[in-house]
Amino acid sequence: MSTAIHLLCQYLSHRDVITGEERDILLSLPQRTVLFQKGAEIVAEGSRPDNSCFIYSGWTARAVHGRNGARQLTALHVAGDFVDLHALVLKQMDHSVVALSECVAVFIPHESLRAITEQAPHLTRLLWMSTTIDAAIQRKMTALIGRHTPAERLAHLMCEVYLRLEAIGHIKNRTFRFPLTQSEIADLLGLSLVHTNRTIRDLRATNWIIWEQFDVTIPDFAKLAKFAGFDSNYLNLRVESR
Amino acid sequence: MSTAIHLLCQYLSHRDVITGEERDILLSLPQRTVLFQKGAEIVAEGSRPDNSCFIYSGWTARAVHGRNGARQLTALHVAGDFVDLHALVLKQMDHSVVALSECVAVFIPHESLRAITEQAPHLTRLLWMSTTIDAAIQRKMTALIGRHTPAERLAHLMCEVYLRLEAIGHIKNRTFRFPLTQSEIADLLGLSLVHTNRTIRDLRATNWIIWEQFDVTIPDFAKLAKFAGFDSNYLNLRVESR
DNA sequence: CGGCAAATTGACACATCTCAAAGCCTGTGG
DNA sequence: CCACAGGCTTTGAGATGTGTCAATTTGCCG
Repeated sequence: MSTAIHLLCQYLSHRDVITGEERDILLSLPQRTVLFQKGAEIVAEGSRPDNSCFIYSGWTARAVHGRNGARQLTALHVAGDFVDLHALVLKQMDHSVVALSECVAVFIPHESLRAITEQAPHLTRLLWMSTTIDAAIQRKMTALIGRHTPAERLAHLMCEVYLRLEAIGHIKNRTFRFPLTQSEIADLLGLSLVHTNRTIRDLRATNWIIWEQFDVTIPDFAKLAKFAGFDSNYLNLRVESR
Repeated sequence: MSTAIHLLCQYLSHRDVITGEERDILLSLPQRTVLFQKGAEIVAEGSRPDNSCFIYSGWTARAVHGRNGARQLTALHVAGDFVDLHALVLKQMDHSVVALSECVAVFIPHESLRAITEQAPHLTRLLWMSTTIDAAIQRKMTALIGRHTPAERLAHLMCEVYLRLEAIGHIKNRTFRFPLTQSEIADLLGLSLVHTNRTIRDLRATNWIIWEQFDVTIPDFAKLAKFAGFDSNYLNLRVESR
């Protein structure tokens, strides 16, 4: 019944062929499933985890806190993302992971992951890849916040989320559920709450995007992507030999 | 005479113990050394490298270009940094790497690096670590640009550069050479050239930092670090079992 | 129905960008 | 040795973007 692990397999399968043997290794991984309430801290900044977790359901983000109480969400994660896999080699967390909605996380002991690095080189490279894809997304985030207008940042984010959700089958009828508050979106885009609100209003007015409550529809992805300057390359949603 | 590889060993040795055997593996790696002029493109966006390179000397940065001609430098790299190691598992470059000064890069075939992943698990984890440290620095960059004042960004950058250079013995008498133009610093910090100039002027006025031409002195690191909110944790400059 | 969090709007202050010009270094050629 | 060109730095002034503060509205849940 480890359907949880299947999500991980799905993530990897979108990027490379995984063998039956590799699938078996993943399926036999010891796992501990934990439910978190919205707002809960899944992994604490400064901690030294001996597990890494991937998201089974719900929304999470990496959070860094400034001195003035401001916080920056440096990355957004959805089901199937191996959120703090880097802790396997980094040891200490330099940021926290928080639940933006009720969510289920699956914890895998580092011991078992290290065993994979000892015995399954190709699978190791795929796990490595998963952390470098996160890094690529992070790079994009840096460039967005540094050199793009608020509207472009937001539009770009929505394009990215759309494709990432599509990969896990969470898009129905060009529509997805996006349960973040505007305050959280502000922390993600490096904007103030008020300006985020106005940016959303403006983006709505363009009709590139329909956004009612927590349901977002992108009627014409190409149009929104063009406006946002979005190129999906960096998501590495392509099967390659890695 | 592969002193180049010793730089790489040094980078890793700052983070974990590497065995003689591992050192031998690294020393026996085939390598191609290339000299680049200031401004040259070392790795092109969109390319599919079959080599990855680390910097032997000089300064490089990852660059992303916007439509309007604006560019964002998403990361800065110094001697010993394995700049595009992630291409081993990511295949296609989502950004370019450019030379900010004359510099020497050492290219290692992916074939050989993949062999390491097949035969040397611990070394593999260390290479993996190198990419995740880059990611940690990238996260910090995102938070800086998103939620910190220009002066804090600049001060933080100088603290980071100081420690990274110290690790490779490039700090003499609390002083280091920092040959970036203000225009490049602007692209790195997500600021305009003019505002960067004023920010540098303000930071100079504090005397936390002495900056003449391309020589920077930090007389009291703790003071500057306090101002910048700098915590070196994320650089992972600590020997651990990984 | 009341209470609370989130969304929305207005007004204003201030940070940052853009445009434009001047000054300063460095290397080069006469 | 000087003059000049070109890139980089510095400064000013004004336009614009974005943040802050404060109040109102909306929607949800008990």
